[in-house]
Amino acid sequence: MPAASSPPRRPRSGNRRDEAARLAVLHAADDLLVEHGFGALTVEAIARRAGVAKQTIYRWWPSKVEILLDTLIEDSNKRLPVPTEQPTAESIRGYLRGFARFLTRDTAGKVLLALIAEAQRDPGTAKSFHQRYLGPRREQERDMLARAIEAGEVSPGLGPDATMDALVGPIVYRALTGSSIPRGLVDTLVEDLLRPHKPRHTRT
Amino acid sequence: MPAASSPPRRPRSGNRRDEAARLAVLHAADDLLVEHGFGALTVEAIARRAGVAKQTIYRWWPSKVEILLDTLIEDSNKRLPVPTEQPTAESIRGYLRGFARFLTRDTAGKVLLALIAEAQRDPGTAKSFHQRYLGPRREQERDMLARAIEAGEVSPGLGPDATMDALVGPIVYRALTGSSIPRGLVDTLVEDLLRPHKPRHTRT
Amino acid sequence: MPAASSPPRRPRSGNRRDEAARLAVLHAADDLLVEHGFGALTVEAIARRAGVAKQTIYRWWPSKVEILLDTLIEDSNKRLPVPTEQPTAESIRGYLRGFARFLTRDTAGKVLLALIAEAQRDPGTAKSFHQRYLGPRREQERDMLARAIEAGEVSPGLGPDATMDALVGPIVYRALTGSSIPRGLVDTLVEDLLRPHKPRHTRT
Amino acid sequence: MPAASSPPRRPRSGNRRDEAARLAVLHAADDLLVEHGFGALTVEAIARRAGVAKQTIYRWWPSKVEILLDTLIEDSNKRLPVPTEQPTAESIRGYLRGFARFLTRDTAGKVLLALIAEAQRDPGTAKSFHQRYLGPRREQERDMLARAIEAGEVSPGLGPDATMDALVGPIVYRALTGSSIPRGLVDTLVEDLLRPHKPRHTRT
DNA sequence: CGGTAACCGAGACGGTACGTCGCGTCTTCGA
DNA sequence: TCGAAGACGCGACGTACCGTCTCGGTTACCG
Repeated sequence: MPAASSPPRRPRSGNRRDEAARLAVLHAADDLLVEHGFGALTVEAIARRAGVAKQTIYRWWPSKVEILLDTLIEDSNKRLPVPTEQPTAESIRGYLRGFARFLTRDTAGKVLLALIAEAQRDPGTAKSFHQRYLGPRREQERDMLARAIEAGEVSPGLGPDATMDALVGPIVYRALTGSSIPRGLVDTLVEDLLRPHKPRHTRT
Repeated sequence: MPAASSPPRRPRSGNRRDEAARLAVLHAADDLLVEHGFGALTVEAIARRAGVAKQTIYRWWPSKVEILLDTLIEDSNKRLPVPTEQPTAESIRGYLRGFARFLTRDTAGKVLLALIAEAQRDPGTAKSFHQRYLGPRREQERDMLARAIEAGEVSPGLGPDATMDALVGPIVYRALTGSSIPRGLVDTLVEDLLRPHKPRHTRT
Repeated sequence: MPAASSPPRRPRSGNRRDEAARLAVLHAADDLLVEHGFGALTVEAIARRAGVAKQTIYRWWPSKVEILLDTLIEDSNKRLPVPTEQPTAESIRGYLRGFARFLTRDTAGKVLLALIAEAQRDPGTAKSFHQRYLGPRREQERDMLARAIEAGEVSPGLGPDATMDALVGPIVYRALTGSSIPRGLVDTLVEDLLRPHKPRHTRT
Repeated sequence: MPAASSPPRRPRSGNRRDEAARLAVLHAADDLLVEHGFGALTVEAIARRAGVAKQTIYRWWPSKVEILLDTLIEDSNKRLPVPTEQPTAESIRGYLRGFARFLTRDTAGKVLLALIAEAQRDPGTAKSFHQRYLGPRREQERDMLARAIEAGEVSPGLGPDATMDALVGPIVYRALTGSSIPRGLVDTLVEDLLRPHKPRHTRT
């Protein structure tokens, strides 16, 4: 009786894109980044870990950066949504605290930091990162801020982009330099930058 | 006087370290970073450009990161000294404006950004970067801030480190994301974060 | 039919070992050895000459010695077969003359000399050289000798291995020391060592 | 009074060649060859082992081959002199047995094998090896043989060079291929090649 | 008897080759 | 038509020795 035991391989996809392979790649990339750092994140390692051929990766993603962008976009929409209800000073503070937590605790936060870093090395990465992540998200943040101002909840002394950068910058910077982000930092930023009591010089 | 000019080979070093080679390496690294980005910054390219053997680089620097750190430390001490005279709110603003200019205009600024990025990929880089650059510089900045507070020049709502990060973070963040740094941003940061008029909750 | 001729790149191998690359490496190694000597036979030079990546060489051969062994085995089976028909004193003399010609005229002879030499430098080479070349060939030679003795064609005063070494040794030694190999040498060796007319002391 | 102990360094030579250094180099080369094989015999290793600067080696020897030649010439004159008394068949057999022992047991034998090998890689080595070692020694051997013939002690069927090669070749060949050299081999070679009883065809 | 010439140890230097790793492209084969 | 597998050309990695070159210090000879 021949047909003893064939290796228990998962059913291959055939004609259509293999969703299991796609997820395996995304998770493998994520895991490797967290476990061994960006330096060890090679396409070959991802393929090995995901049990997938290198070509399968190159077929669907132009570079490993795009893999990370996929996971980052998915995760940060899911776990760090920009408040869309009528925003208050309080909800903005909440968003920033969430952002701080995201950067320091969530694995997706590492991905964001890695992409900021990678954007410094390669112009292509920078462009893609802006178009697919930073730009859209900033759009939403700008909207949040604009509506809060309109409602009289906050009155920043700077234009919307500069204000967001002034709020987000310190948080990102501490994450990049490996420092923790104390609660008081976020509170004070919000307090000082969103509720000033005297007129300002310029707007940017 | 028989033979006028012998072949103009530069005198080799002999037993001692060759200062000309050291400088050639530092400049080559700098130039390549600015011209082609960190991605193209290979040890072999540096050696080629500097007209130096690869081994000469490895003899003196454990990695290309240390080369960049050498140039960064030298350049930023020279071109962006932390104010040591009795500091005023004004001199702090000047320092931050200088920092913004350094990051966006000076080639050494690119080096700083590249090192921040590289520190995300490799823990060893991160450690060295902190010990040799971030730590010492922060020390000086803390001192500057402390003396300004003591003199009643400024009264930040946060502890010294958090305050510095709140000031520096936005500038770095905009540089990392490729934005320009408007004058008003620095002014407003100084105004809002260093001269608050009411008591704060926490200090960090 | 729009575009006539696309760039004439040779079709790459895909999944299977590239036979063209294998041959290119073997020939390149052979050519370089003959043209510039073993000293100039570096893996990089072979790769360059063969138009092949270094890694392709290391993928299939553990060292350049194994490349040479491959060519040597192939060539000496082809151009210097050990007589397998019922051997006579005459055919043995013919084999030895062929061997002398092989060593001095054939490029593969240079390979053999180079491998004998290299075996002195590195024990690994020595082992491989014995197992893959010297051993099997000696096996055949022993067989040839045994059957000639059995047939009463020759009656050497030594055991088979020692006899073969006594015949082959002078030829190899002259090749190693760069002397020519006169016809009379081979004849006399055969005459004196294979047809002695009185009893001998020992056998080895 | 403190003046503890200055390092007990051996007195340096000053103006004249340092005999101690010369010997240290020769012995270091010999030892390294025997211990780790020719492959590990680098000039740097010799210098290290001999406690000598590299330049001191290059000042006195054009290459490491010449170092080995120095030791080989000295040792083989001392431990394997060519018989100069009126030679007999017996004394020639003794010389060949001594040669076999020299090749397999004496460290200088390894040096000889290494030089034969190295001569295959580099023409310069070959030339030097012939001029300084093989040539002179063969001269003496030829002389030994000629006088033995003249005295009617032996009557080889070949010319002097070919005869010597026929005697020495098998011994060298077995040493090169890592075989032992049985007593019977030497005896039979002498018997068959030096005392033939019928006329020969050619002389070389 | 002081100057100088040749030595020696040490070790930096410009090179070449080593054997390894990952890149992104390619081809084969099976589902 | 896709996916697993994996060979391929390429180029950088960090290391080992090569042979050349000062350097600073030590005699021994010579003027």
